[in-house]
Amino acid sequence: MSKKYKEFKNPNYAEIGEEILSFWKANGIFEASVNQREGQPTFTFYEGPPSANGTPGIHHVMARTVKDIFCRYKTLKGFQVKRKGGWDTHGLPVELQVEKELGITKEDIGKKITVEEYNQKCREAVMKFKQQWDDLTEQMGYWVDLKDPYITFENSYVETLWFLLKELFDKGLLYKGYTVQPYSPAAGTGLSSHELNQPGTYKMLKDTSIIAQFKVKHSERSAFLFEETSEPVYILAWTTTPWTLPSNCALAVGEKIRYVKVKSFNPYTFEPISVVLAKDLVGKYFSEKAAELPLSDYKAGDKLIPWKITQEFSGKDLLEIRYEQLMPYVTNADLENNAFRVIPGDFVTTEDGTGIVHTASVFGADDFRVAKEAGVPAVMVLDENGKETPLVDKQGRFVKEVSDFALRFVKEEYYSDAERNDPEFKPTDVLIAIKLKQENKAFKVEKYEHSYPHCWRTDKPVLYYPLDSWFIKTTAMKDRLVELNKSINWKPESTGTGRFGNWLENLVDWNLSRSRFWGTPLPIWVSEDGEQKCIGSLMQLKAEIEKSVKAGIMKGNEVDMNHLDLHRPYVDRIILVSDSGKPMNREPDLVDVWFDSGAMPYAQWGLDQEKLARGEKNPFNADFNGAFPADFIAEGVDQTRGWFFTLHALSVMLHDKVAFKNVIANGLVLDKNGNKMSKRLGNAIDPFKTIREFGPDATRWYMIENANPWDNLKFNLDGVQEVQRRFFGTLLNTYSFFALYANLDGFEMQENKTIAVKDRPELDRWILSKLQILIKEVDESFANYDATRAARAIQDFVTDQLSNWYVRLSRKRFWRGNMNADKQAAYETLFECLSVTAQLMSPIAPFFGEWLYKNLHDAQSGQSGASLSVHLTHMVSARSEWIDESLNESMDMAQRISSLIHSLRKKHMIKVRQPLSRVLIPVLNEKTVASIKAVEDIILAEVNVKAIEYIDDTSGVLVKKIKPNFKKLGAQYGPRLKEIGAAISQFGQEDIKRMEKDQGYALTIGTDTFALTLEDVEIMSEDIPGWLVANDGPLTVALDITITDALREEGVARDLVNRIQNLRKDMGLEVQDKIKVSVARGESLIEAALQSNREYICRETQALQLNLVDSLNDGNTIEMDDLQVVLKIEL
RNA sequence: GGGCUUGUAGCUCAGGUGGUUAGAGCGCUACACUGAUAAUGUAGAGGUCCGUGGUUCGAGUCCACGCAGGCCCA
Repeated sequence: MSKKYKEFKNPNYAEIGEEILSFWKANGIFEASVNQREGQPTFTFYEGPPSANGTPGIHHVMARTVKDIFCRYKTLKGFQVKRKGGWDTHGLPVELQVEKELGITKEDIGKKITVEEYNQKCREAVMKFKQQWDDLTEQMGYWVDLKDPYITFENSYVETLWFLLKELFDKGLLYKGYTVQPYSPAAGTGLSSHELNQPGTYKMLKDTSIIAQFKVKHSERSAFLFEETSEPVYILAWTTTPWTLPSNCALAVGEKIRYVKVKSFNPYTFEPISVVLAKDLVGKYFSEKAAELPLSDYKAGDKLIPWKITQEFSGKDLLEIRYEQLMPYVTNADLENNAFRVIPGDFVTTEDGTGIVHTASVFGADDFRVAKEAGVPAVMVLDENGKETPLVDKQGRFVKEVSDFALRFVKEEYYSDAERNDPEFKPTDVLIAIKLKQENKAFKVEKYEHSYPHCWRTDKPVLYYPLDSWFIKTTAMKDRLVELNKSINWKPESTGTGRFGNWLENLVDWNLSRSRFWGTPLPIWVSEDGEQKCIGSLMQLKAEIEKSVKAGIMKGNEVDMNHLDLHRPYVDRIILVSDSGKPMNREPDLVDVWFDSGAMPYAQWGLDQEKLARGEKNPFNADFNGAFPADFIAEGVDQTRGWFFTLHALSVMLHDKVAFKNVIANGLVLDKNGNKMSKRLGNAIDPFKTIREFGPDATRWYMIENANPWDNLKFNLDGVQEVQRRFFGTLLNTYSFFALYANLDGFEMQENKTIAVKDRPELDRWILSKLQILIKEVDESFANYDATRAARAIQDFVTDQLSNWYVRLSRKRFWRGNMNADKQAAYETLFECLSVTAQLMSPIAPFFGEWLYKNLHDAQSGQSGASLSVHLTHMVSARSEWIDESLNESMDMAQRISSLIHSLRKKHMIKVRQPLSRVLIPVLNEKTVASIKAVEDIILAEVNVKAIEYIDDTSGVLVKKIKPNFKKLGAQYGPRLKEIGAAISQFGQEDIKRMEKDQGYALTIGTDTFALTLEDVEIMSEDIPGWLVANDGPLTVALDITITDALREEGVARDLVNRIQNLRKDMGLEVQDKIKVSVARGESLIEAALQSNREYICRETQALQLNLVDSLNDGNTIEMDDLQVVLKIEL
């Protein structure tokens, strides 16, 4: 005896989730899904480590669903898919959180709290929400190994990072340079962008602004500016930081901006000049009133200075023009050769200034970038150690080489209030302005008020200043990075070619330095005169410490050699000895946290000390082999320049390989209105609540089905609900239907004793054919990392084909009579469909898929060969021999014809229960007839009609329609198509007939004749005169709505059946209960209907007796349209 | 300002290589069905396919320029 299929009255999806979860746990299904594939080909997945110092949000469910789907799919396909989890633990967010908790600022570190204590706090804080993350992982069904995760702060992880850094160092890919960063001379420290974004740092400041005149040198390039010009030509550039003018090294112009040369006079020296500036800005500096004044009338000191535009050109024409250094305090051969020229600047606008930007590469971030791109050297001097330094020192004063202003602070705010209040005091900017005016180098000087960043510590203005930084020379490997990226399969493709590809093309070196406390320390020690040592392992560090102790530099008790923590402050206490015997201190910076995560393919395994000692090339623990590179990774698109880049960069630089072969960059999860979710705005969706309410499957399914993962998702709980109702509800109903009747009939699926598919009815063969097509499509979609297409295909199959067509039309087969071949075929077919659906959906909806699979297979006795879990199965492959294209076409036709007939019934207000005698279907070829005949029974049953009659051409009653085949005609006749199309549309029935008879038509338009063939047009039947017809493309259907007495009686009988069934249901009878029906005499039509359809009524209602009686006292009165009847049902 | 991306019905989305009546689901309205019933069927209303130009016999689809939203960067 078979076991029962579980039946459910009100299933709760969240409970299904919990039930399956405990099943997985109890049986170790996840572990088994990995272990059972031991020895099979591996599929490598890298988990991008989340940071557990914040709570997980709904977007994490999205990202992790994507990851989970493909790991589960590949497992189904027979691969072994290990998924090592990980935690990202270093970085600024952790520091900020700790500072907030302790109520301290960075300033306090080392004062109120030691670095040691601070870092200890960070270590604790970073795992603060680990439990929530673990809960989410479990509840959403994300399978990842959290028992043995990699943790980026662990010594073995950091040690591996050091090893990799040393590799880069040894390859010459790690170097010290500088970047231009916000710097506070008053505080003597650089400021992070985070610090700069603190409220209140930007304040209005009144600065002296100068438009300086840069004198153009004569050359071939500049010759055009001197045609018909004898006076000197100057380029005008504006600055609000005059103190940077001695450091000017280039002028930047917009290549597309229009510029003009204006002939006029200097307002301070009154000398005749010609100046170059953006055309749009001429009005700003030259008075409209003076435009008409003749230049020759000008006298020194005139208020109105005449001017005249003498030339116009684009920025491109100005490029490479050289000019005389404006304030030549410092120069050298390199500068003379490569600086003081016009370069392109993408940031140049004509909003203010002159449309030409003064560039001092060491004092501006944009300046630094464009100067570097154009190969312009910086204006620097050598300090006492022979090191290059800028013209402003770290205190914010000019160096002695800037003789006129030596040791003057560049910003007046750096002077004390007392000094500034001295009536004789003049800010440096003003002194510079005076000097330039005198030298005929200033065109305009004025006060300018603008927003300027201030140091939050000292409240003094910041400078943009070159600060030491360590870099990875990614530019050296740019070509390989670009080249190897082309072999990565990006989803979506555009992120790979566009966002990522373009970024690689415009790569700059990777700035590795971070001035922080909690992170991976830079393992580089430097002596005062620049000797460097990079440490690549704990082993090496210990050896170096011993050396240092021996040399008497370290005492040996500074650090605990047995438990050497590689974080600050411990590593800072280590002072090594250089080859020449000098003490070396560690470079104080930490490395960018992105290095941590980008190195996870190696660092997650840690170093194998023996391999390391032997000097092996990849001395990582053994698991590294076979787990590099990754087959698949997935993260948010915001990781493009983050994790995706660091993974790629390190892999290419260290191994000349890609780090991952396939990648999905998913989009953002927004709220339902398309706004970013944020806790502050209160529009964030709680993932736990969502899962509790709708279950994990509906949540996952919705996210995948609704839009491609790489598009932004407008997350709407109504949508989740819809998915739950429409898809899961329908699937559940279908299963419930199956379980109900299978249990009644004691059906058991016996895989080896099934009815051959070829012997099953059309409907079964059709749905199985559809199922095979579904398998193919789903498999292909998953293989192409397109889960959305897979989900939509499964959903369409379940709701449209399986439920709304197959089950609906098959219902009678299940509920009538005893077990027979047809019934068994129906059960077997539906079982197969449900079972396969369970498997196909399981990567996306792992709980429900499991639940469905188990419900189906748990009822099988013993030897079924079914797995304990759907996640341990191998994915079915499509059986092409079950695919029947012509049957698919037939059924498609059946669905369309049925729909047309329903529509006609509706128009004539004839309900489906009323049988009709026939439909007419015009057919123009035999193939269509055969196609419809194959599914004739299905159509007739569905629409309650007795017969289909096929009207072919020979009847002569068909009215036809002709349509030009635009595609074919367009290709052939091009411009004449319009006329030809119009002419064809004018064809009458005679023309169509003639064309069919002659297999063509000679169409004459004007004097031209076109030989049309039958392929140039589409001919279809449109109407049968005298009938009411409905059309759907080439299909036409006419319905005979004559209702004979017999049909009327049958209709009444059906109504009666329906009412009796309702009564049965109201009485709470079971499906299989037999009844006795008594009907009171009354309407003659009902009596007649009863007599002529007695057998039918009994069969349908499970009635053993059906009696007409004279009167019923305790019967039920029933209305059927305009008829009334009294009847009674007894057991 | 730059790179990428999105824009089709009230909402969420489909619409290979251009082909003349632009589709689906939800929602809305009406009707039907009632042993899958917190289902289901049929019909209806609802579109300047973001705009403007261009290529073409023909553009939702291709090109250019804009507009609006999003992400990343500066």
